Amino acid sequence: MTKVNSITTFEEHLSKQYGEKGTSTRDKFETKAKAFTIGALLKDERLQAKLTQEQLANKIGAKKSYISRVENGKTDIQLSTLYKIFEVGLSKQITISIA
Amino acid sequence: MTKVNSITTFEEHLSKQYGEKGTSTRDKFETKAKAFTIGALLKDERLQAKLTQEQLANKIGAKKSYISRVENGKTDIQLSTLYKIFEVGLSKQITISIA
DNA sequence: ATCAAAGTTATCTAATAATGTAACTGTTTC
DNA sequence: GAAACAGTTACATTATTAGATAACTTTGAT
Repeated sequence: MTKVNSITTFEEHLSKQYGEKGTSTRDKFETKAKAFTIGALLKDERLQAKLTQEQLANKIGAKKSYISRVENGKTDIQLSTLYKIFEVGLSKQITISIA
Repeated sequence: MTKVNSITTFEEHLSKQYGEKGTSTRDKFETKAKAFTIGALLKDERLQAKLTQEQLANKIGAKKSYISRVENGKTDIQLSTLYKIFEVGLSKQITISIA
Protein backbone atom coordinates (compact mmCIF):
# COMPACT_ATOMS: atom_id res chain seq x y z
CA MET A 1 0.00 0.00 0.00
CA THR A 2 1.38 3.34 -1.02
CA LYS A 3 0.87 6.73 0.34
CA VAL A 4 -0.96 9.27 -1.70
CA ASN A 5 1.53 12.03 -2.18
CA SER A 6 -0.42 14.47 -4.19
CA ILE A 7 -3.88 15.80 -4.20
CA THR A 8 -5.39 16.62 -7.51
CA THR A 9 -7.63 19.57 -6.90
CA PHE A 10 -10.71 20.02 -8.97
CA GLU A 11 -9.07 23.02 -10.57
CA GLU A 12 -6.03 20.91 -11.49
CA HIS A 13 -8.28 18.23 -12.78
CA LEU A 14 -10.12 20.71 -14.96
CA SER A 15 -6.87 22.13 -16.31
CA LYS A 16 -5.47 18.72 -17.16
CA GLN A 17 -8.63 17.45 -18.72
CA TYR A 18 -9.87 20.57 -20.40
CA GLY A 19 -7.03 23.03 -20.59
CA GLU A 20 -6.47 26.40 -19.00
CA LYS A 21 -9.26 28.70 -18.02
CA GLY A 22 -10.46 30.71 -20.98
CA THR A 23 -9.61 28.15 -23.62
CA SER A 24 -12.47 27.09 -25.81
CA THR A 25 -12.34 23.43 -24.73
CA ARG A 26 -12.41 24.40 -21.07
CA ASP A 27 -15.17 26.93 -21.63
CA LYS A 28 -17.24 24.33 -23.39
CA PHE A 29 -16.81 21.96 -20.50
CA GLU A 30 -17.81 24.59 -17.99
CA THR A 31 -20.89 25.45 -20.00
CA LYS A 32 -21.84 21.80 -19.97
CA ALA A 33 -21.15 21.51 -16.28
CA LYS A 34 -23.50 24.38 -15.61
CA ALA A 35 -26.21 23.01 -17.85
CA PHE A 36 -25.76 19.77 -15.96
CA THR A 37 -26.14 21.56 -12.65
CA ILE A 38 -29.37 23.21 -13.70
CA GLY A 39 -30.51 19.81 -14.89
CA ALA A 40 -29.77 18.23 -11.53
CA LEU A 41 -31.64 21.05 -9.82
CA LEU A 42 -34.61 20.43 -12.07
CA LYS A 43 -34.59 16.71 -11.48
CA ASP A 44 -34.49 17.33 -7.78
CA GLU A 45 -37.42 19.72 -7.86
CA ARG A 46 -39.41 17.52 -10.18
CA LEU A 47 -38.99 14.50 -7.95
CA GLN A 48 -39.96 16.53 -4.92
CA ALA A 49 -43.11 17.52 -6.79
CA LYS A 50 -43.65 13.82 -7.48
CA LEU A 51 -43.99 14.31 -11.20
CA THR A 52 -42.72 12.13 -14.01
CA GLN A 53 -40.85 13.76 -16.87
CA GLU A 54 -43.93 13.21 -18.98
CA GLN A 55 -46.28 14.87 -16.50
CA LEU A 56 -44.00 17.87 -16.23
CA ALA A 57 -43.67 18.01 -20.00
CA ASN A 58 -47.44 18.05 -20.41
CA LYS A 59 -47.76 20.99 -18.04
CA ILE A 60 -45.63 23.16 -20.28
CA GLY A 61 -46.61 21.75 -23.63
CA ALA A 62 -43.37 19.91 -24.21
CA LYS A 63 -42.34 16.31 -24.72
CA LYS A 64 -40.81 14.06 -22.12
CA SER A 65 -37.75 13.64 -24.31
CA TYR A 66 -37.08 17.33 -23.98
CA ILE A 67 -37.24 17.28 -20.20
CA SER A 68 -34.80 14.39 -20.23
CA ARG A 69 -32.35 16.37 -22.32
CA VAL A 70 -32.55 19.32 -19.98
CA GLU A 71 -32.10 17.20 -16.89
CA ASN A 72 -29.04 15.58 -18.38
CA GLY A 73 -27.45 18.86 -19.37
CA LYS A 74 -27.60 18.12 -23.08
CA THR A 75 -28.85 21.53 -24.03
CA ASP A 76 -27.90 25.09 -23.25
CA ILE A 77 -31.38 26.35 -22.46
CA GLN A 78 -32.71 29.82 -22.98
CA LEU A 79 -33.93 32.01 -20.15
CA SER A 80 -37.53 31.69 -21.25
CA THR A 81 -37.22 27.92 -21.07
CA LEU A 82 -35.82 28.13 -17.58
CA TYR A 83 -38.80 30.21 -16.46
CA LYS A 84 -41.30 28.07 -18.27
CA ILE A 85 -40.09 24.85 -16.71
CA PHE A 86 -39.74 26.05 -13.14
CA GLU A 87 -42.48 28.66 -12.90
CA VAL A 88 -45.14 27.20 -15.15
CA GLY A 89 -44.23 23.55 -14.79
CA LEU A 90 -43.32 23.40 -11.13
CA SER A 91 -44.94 26.56 -9.75
CA LYS A 92 -41.64 27.69 -8.33
CA GLN A 93 -40.20 31.16 -8.26
CA ILE A 94 -36.86 31.61 -9.96
CA THR A 95 -34.46 34.23 -8.71
CA ILE A 96 -31.32 35.18 -10.53
CA SER A 97 -28.97 37.12 -8.34
CA ILE A 98 -25.64 38.70 -9.04
CA ALA A 99 -22.97 38.96 -6.37
CA MET B 1 -60.63 67.61 -9.80
CA THR B 2 -62.02 64.11 -9.78
CA LYS B 3 -61.43 61.25 -7.48
CA VAL B 4 -59.68 58.21 -8.78
CA ASN B 5 -62.23 55.48 -8.39
CA SER B 6 -60.37 52.52 -9.72
CA ILE B 7 -56.90 51.20 -9.53
CA THR B 8 -55.62 49.28 -12.47
CA THR B 9 -53.32 46.72 -11.03
CA PHE B 10 -50.36 45.53 -12.99
CA GLU B 11 -52.09 42.18 -13.37
CA GLU B 12 -55.21 43.88 -14.79
CA HIS B 13 -53.06 45.92 -17.07
CA LEU B 14 -51.32 42.82 -18.33
CA SER B 15 -54.62 41.04 -18.93
CA LYS B 16 -56.08 43.95 -20.82
CA GLN B 17 -53.04 44.54 -22.92
CA TYR B 18 -51.88 41.02 -23.47
CA GLY B 19 -54.71 38.67 -22.63
CA GLU B 20 -55.13 36.08 -19.92
CA LYS B 21 -52.28 34.27 -18.28
CA GLY B 22 -51.20 31.33 -20.35
CA THR B 23 -52.17 32.76 -23.72
CA SER B 24 -49.41 32.91 -26.26
CA THR B 25 -49.52 36.71 -26.59
CA ARG B 26 -49.29 37.16 -22.84
CA ASP B 27 -46.54 34.56 -22.54
CA LYS B 28 -44.56 36.30 -25.23
CA PHE B 29 -44.88 39.58 -23.41
CA GLU B 30 -43.76 38.05 -20.14
CA THR B 31 -40.76 36.47 -21.80
CA LYS B 32 -39.82 39.86 -23.17
CA ALA B 33 -40.39 41.52 -19.83
CA LYS B 34 -38.00 39.09 -18.21
CA ALA B 35 -35.38 39.49 -20.90
CA PHE B 36 -35.75 43.21 -20.35
CA THR B 37 -35.26 42.80 -16.62
CA ILE B 38 -32.07 40.83 -17.08
CA GLY B 39 -30.96 43.52 -19.49
CA ALA B 40 -31.60 46.26 -16.95
CA LEU B 41 -29.67 44.27 -14.38
CA LEU B 42 -26.79 43.95 -16.78
CA LYS B 43 -26.80 47.63 -17.63
CA ASP B 44 -26.75 48.47 -13.96
CA GLU B 45 -23.82 46.18 -13.23
CA ARG B 46 -21.92 47.33 -16.29
CA LEU B 47 -22.26 50.96 -15.34
CA GLN B 48 -21.18 50.21 -11.79
CA ALA B 49 -18.11 48.55 -13.25
CA LYS B 50 -17.60 51.71 -15.30
CA LEU B 51 -17.36 49.86 -18.57
CA THR B 52 -18.73 50.84 -21.96
CA GLN B 53 -20.69 48.28 -23.94
CA GLU B 54 -17.69 47.93 -26.20
CA GLN B 55 -15.25 47.30 -23.34
CA LEU B 56 -17.54 44.66 -21.89
CA ALA B 57 -17.99 43.12 -25.32
CA ASN B 58 -14.24 42.86 -25.81
CA LYS B 59 -13.85 41.02 -22.52
CA ILE B 60 -16.05 38.21 -23.72
CA GLY B 61 -15.19 38.23 -27.38
CA ALA B 62 -18.44 39.78 -28.51
CA LYS B 63 -19.47 42.93 -30.31
CA LYS B 64 -20.91 46.01 -28.69
CA SER B 65 -24.04 45.61 -30.77
CA TYR B 66 -24.72 42.33 -29.05
CA ILE B 67 -24.41 43.83 -25.57
CA SER B 68 -26.85 46.52 -26.60
CA ARG B 69 -29.37 43.97 -27.74
CA VAL B 70 -29.10 42.06 -24.48
CA GLU B 71 -29.44 45.20 -22.38
CA ASN B 72 -32.56 46.18 -24.26
CA GLY B 73 -34.16 42.79 -23.91
CA LYS B 74 -34.15 42.07 -27.61
CA THR B 75 -32.93 38.53 -27.27
CA ASP B 76 -33.87 35.51 -25.19
CA ILE B 77 -30.36 34.62 -24.11
CA GLN B 78 -29.02 31.19 -23.32
CA LEU B 79 -27.73 30.25 -19.91
CA SER B 80 -24.15 30.09 -21.15
CA THR B 81 -24.49 33.64 -22.40
CA LEU B 82 -25.76 34.77 -19.03
CA TYR B 83 -22.75 33.22 -17.31
CA LYS B 84 -20.32 34.50 -19.89
CA ILE B 85 -21.46 38.08 -19.59
CA PHE B 86 -21.68 38.31 -15.82
CA GLU B 87 -18.94 35.95 -14.71
CA VAL B 88 -16.36 36.42 -17.43
CA GLY B 89 -17.25 39.95 -18.43
CA LEU B 90 -18.05 41.48 -15.07
CA SER B 91 -16.37 39.06 -12.66
CA LYS B 92 -19.62 38.57 -10.82
CA GLN B 93 -21.04 35.39 -9.42
CA ILE B 94 -24.44 34.37 -10.71
CA THR B 95 -26.77 32.41 -8.49
CA ILE B 96 -29.97 30.88 -9.73
CA SER B 97 -32.23 29.91 -6.90
CA ILE B 98 -35.58 28.22 -6.82
CA ALA B 99 -38.13 28.97 -4.17
C1' DA C 1 -38.76 -13.70 -16.06
C1' DT C 2 -42.30 -10.74 -17.96
C1' DC C 3 -44.65 -6.63 -18.39
C1' DA C 4 -45.42 -1.83 -17.97
C1' DA C 5 -43.90 2.55 -16.92
C1' DA C 6 -40.25 5.88 -16.91
C1' DG C 7 -36.42 7.67 -18.92
C1' DT C 8 -32.89 8.16 -22.72
C1' DT C 9 -31.30 8.71 -27.28
C1' DA C 10 -31.38 9.50 -32.38
C1' DT C 11 -33.03 11.90 -36.30
C1' DC C 12 -35.32 15.43 -38.61
C1' DT C 13 -37.42 20.21 -39.15
C1' DA C 14 -38.34 24.83 -37.83
C1' DA C 15 -37.51 28.77 -35.09
C1' DT C 16 -34.31 31.74 -33.27
C1' DA C 17 -29.94 33.04 -30.70
C1' DA C 18 -25.29 34.25 -31.71
C1' DT C 19 -22.18 36.59 -34.59
C1' DG C 20 -20.19 39.94 -38.06
C1' DT C 21 -20.51 44.10 -40.48
C1' DA C 22 -21.90 48.48 -41.21
C1' DA C 23 -24.74 52.32 -41.04
C1' DC C 24 -27.33 55.27 -38.20
C1' DT C 25 -28.52 57.95 -33.90
C1' DG C 26 -27.59 60.13 -29.82
C1' DT C 27 -24.41 62.36 -26.51
C1' DT C 28 -20.45 64.76 -24.85
C1' DT C 29 -16.51 67.67 -25.41
C1' DC C 30 -13.93 71.07 -27.46
C1' DG D 1 -21.52 72.80 -34.73
C1' DA D 2 -17.82 69.37 -35.70
C1' DA D 3 -15.52 65.55 -34.08
C1' DA D 4 -15.17 61.68 -31.19
C1' DC D 5 -17.30 58.43 -28.52
C1' DA D 6 -21.20 55.53 -27.02
C1' DG D 7 -25.14 53.18 -28.05
C1' DT D 8 -28.81 51.35 -31.30
C1' DT D 9 -30.58 49.18 -35.29
C1' DA D 10 -30.70 46.57 -39.76
C1' DC D 11 -29.36 42.79 -42.48
C1' DA D 12 -27.27 38.46 -43.62
C1' DT D 13 -25.11 34.09 -42.08
C1' DT D 14 -24.21 30.33 -38.99
C1' DA D 15 -24.97 27.58 -35.01
C1' DT D 16 -27.96 25.70 -31.86
C1' DT D 17 -32.22 25.31 -29.19
C1' DA D 18 -36.93 23.90 -29.41
C1' DG D 19 -40.01 20.65 -30.84
C1' DA D 20 -42.06 16.10 -32.97
C1' DT D 21 -41.66 11.34 -33.49
C1' DA D 22 -40.19 6.92 -32.67
C1' DA D 23 -37.19 3.49 -31.13
C1' DC D 24 -34.39 1.89 -27.53
C1' DT D 25 -32.96 1.10 -22.53
C1' DT D 26 -33.56 0.99 -17.75
C1' DT D 27 -36.20 0.30 -13.69
C1' DG D 28 -39.79 -1.45 -10.78
C1' DA D 29 -43.58 -4.33 -9.73
C1' DT D 30 -45.81 -8.75 -9.73
